[in-house]
Amino acid sequence: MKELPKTYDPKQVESGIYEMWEKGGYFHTKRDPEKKPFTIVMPPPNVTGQLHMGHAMDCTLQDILIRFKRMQGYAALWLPGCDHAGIATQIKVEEELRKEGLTRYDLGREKFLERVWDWKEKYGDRIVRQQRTLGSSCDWQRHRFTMDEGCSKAVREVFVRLYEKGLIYKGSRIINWCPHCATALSDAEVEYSEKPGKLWHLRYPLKDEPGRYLVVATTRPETMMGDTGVAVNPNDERYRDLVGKTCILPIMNREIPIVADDYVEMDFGTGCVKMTPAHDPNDFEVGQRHNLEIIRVIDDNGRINELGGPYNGMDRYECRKAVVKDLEEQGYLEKVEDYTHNVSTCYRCHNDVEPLISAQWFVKMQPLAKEALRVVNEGETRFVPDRFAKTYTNWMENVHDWCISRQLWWGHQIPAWKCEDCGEYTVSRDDPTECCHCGSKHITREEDVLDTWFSSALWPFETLGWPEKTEDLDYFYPTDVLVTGYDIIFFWVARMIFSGCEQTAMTPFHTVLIHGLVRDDKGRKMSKSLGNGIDPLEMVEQYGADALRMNMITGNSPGNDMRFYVERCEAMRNFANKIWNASRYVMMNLSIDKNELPELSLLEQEDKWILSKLNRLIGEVTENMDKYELGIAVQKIYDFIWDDYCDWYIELTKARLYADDEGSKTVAQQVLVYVLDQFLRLLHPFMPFITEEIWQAIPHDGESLMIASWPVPAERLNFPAEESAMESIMDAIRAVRNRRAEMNVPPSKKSTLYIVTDKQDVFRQGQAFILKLAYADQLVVGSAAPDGADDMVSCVTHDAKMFMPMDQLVDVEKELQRLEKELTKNRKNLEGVEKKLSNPGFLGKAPEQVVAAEREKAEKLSALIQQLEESYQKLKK
RNA sequence: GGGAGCAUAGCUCAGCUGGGAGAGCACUUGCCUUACAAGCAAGGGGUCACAGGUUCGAGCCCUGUUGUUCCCACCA
Repeated sequence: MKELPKTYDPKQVESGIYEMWEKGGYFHTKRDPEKKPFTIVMPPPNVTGQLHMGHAMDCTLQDILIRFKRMQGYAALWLPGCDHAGIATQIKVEEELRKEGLTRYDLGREKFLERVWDWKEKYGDRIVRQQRTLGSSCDWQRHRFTMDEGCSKAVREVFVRLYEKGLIYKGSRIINWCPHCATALSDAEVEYSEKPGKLWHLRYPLKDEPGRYLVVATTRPETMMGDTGVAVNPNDERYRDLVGKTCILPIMNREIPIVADDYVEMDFGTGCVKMTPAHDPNDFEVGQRHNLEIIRVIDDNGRINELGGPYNGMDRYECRKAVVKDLEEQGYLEKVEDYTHNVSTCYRCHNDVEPLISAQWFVKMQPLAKEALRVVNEGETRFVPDRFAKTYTNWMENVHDWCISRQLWWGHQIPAWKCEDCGEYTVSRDDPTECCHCGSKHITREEDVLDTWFSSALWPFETLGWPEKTEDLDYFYPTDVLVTGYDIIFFWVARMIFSGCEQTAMTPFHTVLIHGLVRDDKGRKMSKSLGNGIDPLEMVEQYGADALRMNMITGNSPGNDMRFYVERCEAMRNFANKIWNASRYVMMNLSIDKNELPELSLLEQEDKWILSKLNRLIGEVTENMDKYELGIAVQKIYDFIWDDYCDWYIELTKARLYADDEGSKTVAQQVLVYVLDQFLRLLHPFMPFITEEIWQAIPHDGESLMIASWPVPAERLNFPAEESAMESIMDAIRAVRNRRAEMNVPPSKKSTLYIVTDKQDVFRQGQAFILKLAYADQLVVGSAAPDGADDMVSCVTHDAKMFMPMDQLVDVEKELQRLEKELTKNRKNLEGVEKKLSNPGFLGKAPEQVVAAEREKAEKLSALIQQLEESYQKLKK
């Protein structure tokens, strides 16, 4: 017998177990025509990133599903990968360069990209190593990177297809520009935050009426040099006579028209709005309607350009001060109000976004959104929990065209060549040498790269070989479940769905499992700036990967945020330890070398009880796993192991294992091992390491628990009668313990226990453990109260009444009150149920099963009431 | 402005189709009982936010109110 330590040490076993799995080749998923495929593609973490709690959550959920399906006999593929993460990575490398006193322009594009690839090589493996420590059972052989050859090919194919369909175009639009990152951003990449600001009221003099002026209100005076009009509401009496006239833009002394447009709210500010079409999306639209000139005064770095007159070269914030000062000095500033407004910021660097007009590439969303909405509305793709479908459709219905060009170097360069002669673009699958419109050889490729999400959007199929018709694609696609946080539904999930629909004519996954964010113990987002992040690896180091995984799913439900409590890791480590010790007990007492159940006729009552409970557990766990209710599933396993198996069954077997009856002893051992084996299987997806470690140590068939079969309930192991009989005994034992505690009887003090019941057989069978667990030294089971019952302490359960001779008498009043309360409650219940059962409407409408259930309920209730009544009457005497 | 979530024990949260108010942690008491003190046994503690409604019966369903968090839109 192997000597096992008293406490479980995850560090001792985890890495060895992972190595064993890897050597066994269990991570690699082969296409098997005999098996059904089950596929999950991993949301690719950023290549520069480190594992954080969000990843730990992602990983845990996916690994649980994959391990579950693998054990169920599916060809379960979990395909891992990394994202090149355009801006994020480029910024990191640029930061590194800055330390050397260089910028990316000093190196030039080619050299710079070499540096980024070096970076990728250096840090790309880090997150993979971290995922391994969590126990992720990914198919590492299929690991992909969003800029590897295959993905690049897929990106190019999609770009060309969309371009040829007219769904990609280049146009001058107001876009979100980050002056710090010096690139355009998509709408989804902009964050808004309330910031205190000012509302400046400026006087714009009228051209033809000297001395008269309009007052416009603005939060951004520094854009005034780009003003090309003033707008008022057409219904505004105050300004009706001014529409069509001209006013003078102060400082610039430019004449600008006054126009009427519904966009202007009469109640806000002064009712006059300055129009800056080059620097505000709404102004741009108004400008389009009224043919206003577009004058761009802020450049790509957030500085005022030469069209900004005296402010040329100033930073935009510096310019604001200068403009306000000048206006004030020249008498154009009417007043300044405090004003809190939403400021748009870059989701990467959090600097203020500058809306400006710029030529960018866009994807036309309307035609794509239609199918993407249909598949969700018709349930081809289902969100879990389903409320996120609403979030999704709401966004998709109002989606704007997607700005896909980024002024970066790191990413997929846009495959479009501009002709210097005719100005048209050539877009093709192979690099062109001449313009496809005029044949000119003077063509140059677009500098810009694609939004990082453009390649992520193709992830579910590009990773399986698309656009080639590969066998993998044929077998594993469409994938099954996508697991991710709700924070990237728009960024990613939505784009994968419309891309999948458009390119492969099917939705890329049938289920989207959404989880919440992991917050700190005060409910704040974990972030670097707050310094409140908890490193998952530290938790693994301290409590083990199994404990961390358990922490991610217990006590929280799909889609809801969770707070991270170190204490819960501790509790889960304790649970691991509990299992460890339970198996130690089993192994220490083991004299069999095979895991097989004995003849059912040899089973004793408690054996049947635990097997029957296990049977039900298997059904319930499987059912909840199928519904993605992992938290509920694992809670049931936890309760079964700790409460039923450890606290009761193991205790009950002690009497047999230490007694001389070899037959009964062997049966107990067999059942102990069998149940242990079965719940290790159920628990394996959640706690893969410890379950494998123990499983290897008990008699087993097969190489690894990882590829062992998932349990299924066995009809022959249902013992409802024995189960309920056992519950009666447990009830009785609890009641006795309870009463003894109430009376402060020490465990050392034992006594004769009289049980009065009509289920005498049950209690006679359970004698041994009633004696032990109820601290009795003698047991008398009968149908009538014992002599001298009046002087004994009694307690009542559903099936029995017990008497214990004790020094003190029970508090009869209290007991009667309790019984009375119980009786009225149950009587009321019964009344209700009976009324329902006598209602013809209910009988006519309700399905048969429901009616049957109600009948059963009524029977149970009346039986219970009868028992209570008897106890009550007896006690009253 | 539009939408969604949450409100249950001291703390963090489960509670799936309406009938028992629960878990972990914390707390109290007693136990080193031959797997486990990271444990065992027992215990205290809740008007299930508030107000109505449906029902024999509501934490759960409906309506409204309050508080709170988040997402979307972005009126200068």
